[in-house]
Order: sequence, then structure tokens, then C-alpha cells
Amino acid sequence: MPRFVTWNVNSIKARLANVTDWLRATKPDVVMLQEIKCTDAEFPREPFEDLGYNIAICGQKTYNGVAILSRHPMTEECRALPGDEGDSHARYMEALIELPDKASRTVVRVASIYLPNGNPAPGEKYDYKLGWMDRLHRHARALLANEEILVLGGDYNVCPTDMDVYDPEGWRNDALCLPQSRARFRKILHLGYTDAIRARHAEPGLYTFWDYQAGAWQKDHGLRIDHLLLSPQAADRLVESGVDRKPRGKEKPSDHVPVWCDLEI
DNA sequence: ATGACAGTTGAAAACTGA
Repeated sequence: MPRFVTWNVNSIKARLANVTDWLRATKPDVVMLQEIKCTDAEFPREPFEDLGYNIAICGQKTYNGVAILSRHPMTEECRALPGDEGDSHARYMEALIELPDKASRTVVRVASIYLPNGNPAPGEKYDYKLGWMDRLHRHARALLANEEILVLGGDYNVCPTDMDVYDPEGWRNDALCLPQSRARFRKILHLGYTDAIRARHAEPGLYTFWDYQAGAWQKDHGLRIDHLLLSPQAADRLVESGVDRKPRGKEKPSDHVPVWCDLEI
């Protein structure tokens, strides 16, 4: 059954061994990567091609950058979030994946999303975040009209509820937890998307990020900010989802871990 | 709490992140 993953790797070059080890062990079908922190030309293609992946890259020097890996045929559909021609950050891309099924093939649209952090709030960076979320809302609404199997995966930089934060009071005024951030995230969900983790898991403490500082990992001071949002046609096919904490405990880890879901195709 | 920690750039210290 095809597995879809989102993972903010915090530099694909620094994370090469950590990421390829995990791919070898778990063999996911599609991986939406964020914060690759390199240009298209600098992306280390060979190690991923050797593992059987096609690669679509939307990179940028030093900062941001998203990519999609697929074990199945893939065509790139777009390299930017519509709505602001002046936005030069590499934070959004879409691809169509052709999955084999019993009859012929099933097409799945996936997006890799790196939503702005927004700190400090209030300020210019927070305004950019909220504007970006408004654009994402408009685009997510337009995509629903296609009635496709669609997975919007990424680092949303939003903790949807206090359940998703180890210390809600301490994070009350952070851009990841502010009411305006949460309201915009909910507004996207309420278009008709399903949070793949919450559709299968009700418990608190399902974190996807732990800061490198202050022993956050050892103390399990984490946040849930990486999400897989499913269109109704994708949610119909959701079988299981999860967060894989293992890579965070290995050598040279990203501060985020992979979030996955299995769709019956 | 001034900062911790990590990556990039570029060659030291600044910037960014969450």
C-alpha cells in the first residue's frame, strides 16, 4: 500500500546519511521534503536515484527549498504558491504521481509545503506568514474543485491546538500557536481537508519537532507542526498514519521527523 | 535569560530557524 511522507530535513546535504538510511529501512512511495537549503543543481540526486526515486526539486540558495521524491512516475505541476508574483521564497511545489492499481493507474496530486515560521510576532515576518496562509487557503479551495486524491504535506509551522504543544502557556504568544495562525489553519481544514494524524490518533504528545537546544529531545519538549492534509478523495482511502520518531535519535538528525500516511489505492 | 543548537556563507561573525 503506498505510503506518503512529509519531512522537513533541515538541509538535504547535511542530512544525506540520516535521510537515506531511513528511506532504505522504510521504503516510502512518496516523500515531500522541506528546507533542503540548496539550489536545484546542488541537490544530491544520485543517492536518491540509487534508491529508486524520481526527484522533483524547487530549490533556492541557502534558505528554504522543497522537493518531492517518488518511486512512481511523477510530473511536476507547479513551483510556486499562486497569489504573489513578488514572493521569491522556494516554499511550495506540486506534482502528479501515477500509482499502479489493479485496473490501470491512479493519479495522486501531492504538494510539498514549507509555510513561513512568522516569528517574531507581531511584525513583518508574521504578516508574511498570515498572507501566505491566506494564499494557501485560496489555492487549497481551488484544488478541491478537481475532486482529486490530493495530499498537502509539509511543515505548516502551526501547532493546531494546545494538545500539540509540550508547554502551551509558554508558547502562547509564539507565531506557531497564536490564535490568528490557528484560525487560518482551521479555515483550511474546514474547506474539507482531513488532518491525517488526527483522523487516526486522538492522543496528545504526537510531536514532529524538537528544538536542538536545551535538551528538548531528551525531555520530550516537542511540537506538532508537520501535517498531511487530505482531500476527501484521499481521506476516503486513509488506512493508517503515524509519526516516526526514530530518525531524531540517530546521528546528525533533523529537528523534525517524518510524518506518514498509507492510502489504499 | 544574555543563551543554548544547527546549518549556511565564507573565512569571522551574521543570519535564519522554531
